[in-house]
Amino acid sequence: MFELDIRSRQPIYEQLVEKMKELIIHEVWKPHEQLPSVRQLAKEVTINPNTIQKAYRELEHQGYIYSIPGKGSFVAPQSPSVSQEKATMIKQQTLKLLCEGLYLGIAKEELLSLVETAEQLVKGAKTND
Amino acid sequence: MFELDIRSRQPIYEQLVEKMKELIIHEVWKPHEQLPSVRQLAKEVTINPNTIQKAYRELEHQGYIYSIPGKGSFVAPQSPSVSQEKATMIKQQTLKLLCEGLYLGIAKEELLSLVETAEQLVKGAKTND
DNA sequence: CTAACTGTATTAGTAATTATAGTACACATC
DNA sequence: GATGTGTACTATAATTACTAATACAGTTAG
Repeated sequence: MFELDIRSRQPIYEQLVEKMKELIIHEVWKPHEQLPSVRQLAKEVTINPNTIQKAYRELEHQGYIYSIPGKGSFVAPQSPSVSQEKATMIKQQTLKLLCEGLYLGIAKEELLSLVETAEQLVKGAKTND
Repeated sequence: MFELDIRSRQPIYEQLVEKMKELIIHEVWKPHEQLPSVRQLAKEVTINPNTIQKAYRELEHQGYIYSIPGKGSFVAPQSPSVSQEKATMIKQQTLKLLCEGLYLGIAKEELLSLVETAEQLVKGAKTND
């Protein structure tokens, strides 16, 4: 299910967080969909359940999933309150990257078109219901 | 010259890299301008010279400065060859962030305006010659 | 050449992180 | 009650990251 690089300097749990976030953002995993259990996923990728749980804990902390003891972990719907904080962070980081890109000589138009691409990627997923 | 947070979980050298990159990107430091020496800067911020050098090494690796043993370290001019690789990386990262932003509910128009803001920040610096 | 400055390399020690293992607890479902 | 779920806790080994101290080599000015 996931391709993990054990010998990467990037921790396994971080790789998991990134890949799962993408699946959620692009709505491959829909809101309220149940994720594999920590033990089941640990078996599949043959790593320790604690590592999975660390990834889930991080995803829950970032607001991308929610967990119910005894039941399982599920994709979180978008809650505007949490999103606003994150949105501010995202905008700050994006602005920084955009400045760097412009400095490196990327055309303004190219950066504008990135927004269009992103929109299609995200919206495209949503229309595939 | 720099405000560093010693007790931050973000390493000192990373803080240095970020702040210096911003100075270069916004052209507070111009191409071929000499940077403070590792020892001099180490004295100013009262940290180990090696930490400064690690930051400089990273900046050089990223193509933002160049160093000449015995002479000093200087702001690198933009070399299209190196920039192209970095541009690709920047675009990938930006696209990722944009998708995340859209998913969180940030309006497309708001993201587009970020590009304008970035342009003014970078161009604004350049016109201040 | 000497002295004082530059960047650089090596080594070492400490601290932080990471992944694993084992155990235990509480809740849900059948 | 048995099983599967998330969660918590401790412990430990291994690795990595970070900083520091020292030494080396090139440049420049006197």
